[in-house]
Amino acid sequence: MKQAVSVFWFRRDLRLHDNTGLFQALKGDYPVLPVFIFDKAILDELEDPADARVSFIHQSLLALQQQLVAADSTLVVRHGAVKQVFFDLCCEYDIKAVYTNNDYEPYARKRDAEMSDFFRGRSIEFISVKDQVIFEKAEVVKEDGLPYTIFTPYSRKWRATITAAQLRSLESEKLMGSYHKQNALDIPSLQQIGFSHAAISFPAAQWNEITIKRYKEQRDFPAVAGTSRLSVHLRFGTLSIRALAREAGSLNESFLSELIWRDFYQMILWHFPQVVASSFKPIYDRINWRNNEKEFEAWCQGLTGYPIVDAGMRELNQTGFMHNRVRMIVASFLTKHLLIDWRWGEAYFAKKLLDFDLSANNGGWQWAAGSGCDAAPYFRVFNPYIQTKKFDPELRYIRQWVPEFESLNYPAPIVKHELARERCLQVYGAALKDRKP
DNA sequence: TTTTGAGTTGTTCGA
DNA sequence: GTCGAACAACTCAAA
Repeated sequence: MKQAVSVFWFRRDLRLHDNTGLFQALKGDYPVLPVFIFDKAILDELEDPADARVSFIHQSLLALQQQLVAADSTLVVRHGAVKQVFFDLCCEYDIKAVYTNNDYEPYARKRDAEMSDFFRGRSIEFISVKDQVIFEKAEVVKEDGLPYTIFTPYSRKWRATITAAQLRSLESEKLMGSYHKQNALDIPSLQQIGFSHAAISFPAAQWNEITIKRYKEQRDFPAVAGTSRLSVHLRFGTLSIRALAREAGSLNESFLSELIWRDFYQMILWHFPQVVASSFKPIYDRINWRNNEKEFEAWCQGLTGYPIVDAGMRELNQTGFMHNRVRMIVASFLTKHLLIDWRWGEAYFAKKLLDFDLSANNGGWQWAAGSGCDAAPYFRVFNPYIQTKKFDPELRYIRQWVPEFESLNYPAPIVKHELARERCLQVYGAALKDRKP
């Protein structure tokens, strides 16, 4: 006879501690069977067999498995199409309910809507709850109930709304006995799902208190370890956003602001999913991008002849990470100096960034291109030399990633700054003049 | 309804 | 060398 269970479906919340959906499942009426699915629909889109994100997930699953074995349970890991996997699970278990945490990306919303129908057809309860953000959807909105599109008033309202109770930690450890008892199952190897190990080391899911306290002063210097390096853990949920906001956010206002930006862009993506393909401000889709493929390739490879730009791109290519200040510089350079469509840059970051998150990546690129909500004005063209002088004055970051920058082997600038700036202002100006009333 | 103040991260120019 | 204004208007949010 099949055993009655509740499934907890892990997605981008790969932890047992302070996991809202898991906590609710454990408090429910049936033993909880933890499940993770390597979704073929997502994996098939990845080009690199050594994609570091898959390695990161795999490593996190092994850690989860260990913790679950300590609770006399296991982690069921499958590889396939989501609906097929649940179809199979229904043959193996008497599934009474499926719990999961909300995912706000367009693909996930569509998938979950389809799965909701599938579960309803089988009289399986489907419970999806908020976990990966602090405030979602319509929780922080204007007086008239409409979503904010400007960060500053949004953040004011966010801060006015937050209470300690909302950040309280859910102690799922106390519910260890509520897991479905089962002998440990094997997790498929990376090779079995068509991938190989990435030669990248991952940052720890722990922050340095001193770094957070000095965040405001040190965050802009790429040669300094002045940022938290926690983005990948927020991306895959190996760290609780509530715990981070409660403990680290209280140490530094500007660090908390960054977490509010995260909620902000997730909220924007929820309300305005068209930003995935289009400019938030439609008139910016009139820009006559040059889209020179050779120049794009030089930018990707870190061969533009601008050391700070090339350093950033090489850091990205070699580590799957780029310092935030440098992300802005390379994005400004691609869109404004080279006049290449922000979507090209966004797609490249999506391929390379270990911490890639659709909402933040799209928001950041549209900000840099000037097309986004609350974006930089288009005449704000970063000068790579001034940025270097301000934020890498001893050239330590540049030397680390572009050691040959002073040698004859280093390429000449792909375009002269002054010329590129003039060209940018002219092209943007042409696109934006004669605005419709 | 109307009005007012403001808007992540910058650069350049001229006094 | 330093400082303030201009860059370009527009739209948002709130009073």
